[in-house]
Amino acid sequence: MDREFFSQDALYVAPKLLGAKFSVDSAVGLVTLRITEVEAYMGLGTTGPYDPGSHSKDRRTERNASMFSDPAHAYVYFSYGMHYAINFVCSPAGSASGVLIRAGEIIEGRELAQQRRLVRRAESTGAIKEQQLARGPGNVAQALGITRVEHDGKDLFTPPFSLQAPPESPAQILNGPRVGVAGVGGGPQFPWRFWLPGEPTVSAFRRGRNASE
DNA sequence: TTATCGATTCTCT
DNA sequence: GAGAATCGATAAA
Repeated sequence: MDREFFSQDALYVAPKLLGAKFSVDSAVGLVTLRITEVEAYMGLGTTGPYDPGSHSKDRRTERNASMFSDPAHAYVYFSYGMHYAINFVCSPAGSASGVLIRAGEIIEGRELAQQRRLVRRAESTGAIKEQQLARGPGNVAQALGITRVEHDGKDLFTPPFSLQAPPESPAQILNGPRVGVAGVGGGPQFPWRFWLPGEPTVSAFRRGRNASE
């Protein structure tokens, strides 16, 4: 798994990221995530069909600029007024596609991830279950300490990031409609969510608002 | 166990 | 000014 790998489109890259290890270092310590759930988003200049769910479906804007930059970089965006989410940028520079990291298992730096999660839960008592530390895109970013200012546009193979290929290819990969995507982009025409079966860290299936179409 | 709904701020039209 | 690639609490079954 190297820079070259990410010059493919997100649809090709996404399932191959399952089981990969992604680390983020910081002043307070290192957290490593084993990826168990991802989603592919295609965009301008890629080989895929028009993707109505993608931030880069129509044009380059200030927000999605890093999706159009070199592959193997991070695209961090802010969502719903309270969450960050991180994508791995795919496709050659000038074209845009990305893989949203939806969930994973924290295999290093559990305590730090735990602390970061608890900060936001003002009145929560007790620890967060291990399998829930990085379940959902917002929580992944939270556990890894990802922010737009610090990490958007950064190279995935250069500190504070590091990325390792899966030790072995997974026995089975499942796929289905994307979660939380409005309109047809969240429907069965775009079964671009990929996950590892039997992983407790993968979020239970939740229908998108208009996923029934 | 599964579904519904409120919170909260950024980006683009 | 609308709506969003969401989360977590609470309600219902």
